[in-house]
Amino acid sequence: MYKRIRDLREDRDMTQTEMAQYLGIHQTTYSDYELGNLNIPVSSLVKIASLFRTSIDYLVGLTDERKPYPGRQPADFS
Amino acid sequence: MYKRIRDLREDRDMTQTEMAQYLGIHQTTYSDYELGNLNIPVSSLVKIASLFRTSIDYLVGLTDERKPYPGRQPADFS
DNA sequence: TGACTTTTAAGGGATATTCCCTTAGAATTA
DNA sequence: TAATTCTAAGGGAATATCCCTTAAAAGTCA
Repeated sequence: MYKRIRDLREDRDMTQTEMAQYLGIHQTTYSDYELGNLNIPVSSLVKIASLFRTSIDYLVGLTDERKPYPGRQPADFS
Repeated sequence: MYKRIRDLREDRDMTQTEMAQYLGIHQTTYSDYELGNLNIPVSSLVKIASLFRTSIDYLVGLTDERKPYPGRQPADFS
């Protein structure tokens, strides 16, 4: 049960269908993600973390810190 | 290709077999994880992040910050 | 309240993926 | 070089994924 993801989605008043469209999957598949019936692939977790501006660690409950990590620094070619 | 994970493993002089045992999977499965031939399940990412005391976000390359988020007890691998 | 709409969850099945096995290849060491 | 260790490839049974249809739950409003 990915309660964190569900709560974030509901806080933004998004439906499962909207989330599914964002991820390019079917609503029922997304529902199974939230319910824990299916493993969420990392690729989807990355998108969800980006959408909600948080970290994967927060999404999966490893931390209570909601802020994302600092983003990767672009390479400096100067 | 999960270069981050491979680098962390090699920094600790661990073999794929040791990693696989830690995760409870076969060496060839772990190899496919590192190579990107198979999707790493979140459950394994959690264990790997704990082992190396970093974040999933770092493992998958979302951030260059190697420290884990607060709120996690560092695992003692002994 | 009841009818209607919207949203979420369940059941089922074709397909794709996972995982381990065996074994080959690469790297390391004596 | 030979022996050992480590990593990767090929193959297949078992499993999981994903979508479809549809049921159920939740929300809306006359």
